[in-house]
Amino acid sequence: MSDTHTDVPSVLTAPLPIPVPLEEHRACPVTDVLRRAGDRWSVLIMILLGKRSYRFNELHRSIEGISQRMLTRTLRGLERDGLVSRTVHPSVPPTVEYDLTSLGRTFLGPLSTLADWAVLHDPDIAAARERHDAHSPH
Amino acid sequence: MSDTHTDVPSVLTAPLPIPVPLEEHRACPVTDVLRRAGDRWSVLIMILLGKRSYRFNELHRSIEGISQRMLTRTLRGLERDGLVSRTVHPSVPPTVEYDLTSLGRTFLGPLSTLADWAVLHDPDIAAARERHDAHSPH
DNA sequence: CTGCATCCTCAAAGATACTG
DNA sequence: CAGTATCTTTGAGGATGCAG
Repeated sequence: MSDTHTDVPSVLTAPLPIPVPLEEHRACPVTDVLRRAGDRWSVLIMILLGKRSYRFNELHRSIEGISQRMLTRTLRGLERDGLVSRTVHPSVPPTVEYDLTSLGRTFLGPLSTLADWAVLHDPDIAAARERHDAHSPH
Repeated sequence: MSDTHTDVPSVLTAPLPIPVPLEEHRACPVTDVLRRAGDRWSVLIMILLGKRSYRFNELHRSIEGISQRMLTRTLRGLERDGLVSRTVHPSVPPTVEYDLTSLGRTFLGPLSTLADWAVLHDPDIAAARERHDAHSPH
């Protein structure tokens, strides 16, 4: 009923210097996080690790279509950003356990908000695309 | 105080078929939205259009470093997804007005949630990166 | 003023094979 | 088991020129 005027105080509503300077959006924390979440595997991996911890090959088997290389690279990226922890158990053969860090777990909330929006409005987006593609000369 | 157990019912907490099938994440609405928001210009443009409507060259002047090509492409993408509207005023020379659609405005909420998280935890991420890069053999 | 067409560069992503 | 190394492909993004 009252969604004609959503007044959410946020960094997004803060005033911006116009023109927006290059450095303002070249190294923007928001874009930074969105680019990580926007890659092909990070979110899926974080969803799995949100349920329990996984070993490397266990993740590999759990995600159809991911290559070893991309799994490694994505895990390294998430680990570098402090979202995922990597624990080596010195056994023979070695086993490596991946988990969400506490920082990683705090990310699941905002991510859920966005994910729910995406699923809820997916039909709208699909419809808009069909309309647009129908009118475009292709 | 009570953030040790965040129980948010969401699509992210729903059970997943393991292994996650290819089609499940190849055309996933969530990834889809994240990839759009994760590109270099979409969010910035939506933030500007969230404040008021803009004409093409006005946007071009307002965002330092964006090329005409990328501005056009990004606007087309947002328009195709139904997030931004494009209105041509048949004057001489023609002026084109860009606005957020109502769908686009509903997106600002979830986006803000994520943006606020990003800004809040930016120091944590930066610290994690420094730690990681220091220990990595480069 | 508002674009589209063309050409170019570069990094992300994928395929495949090999290793401690 | 848990990766690394190498090669190839794809697409995002940028520079420039032309057009309605």
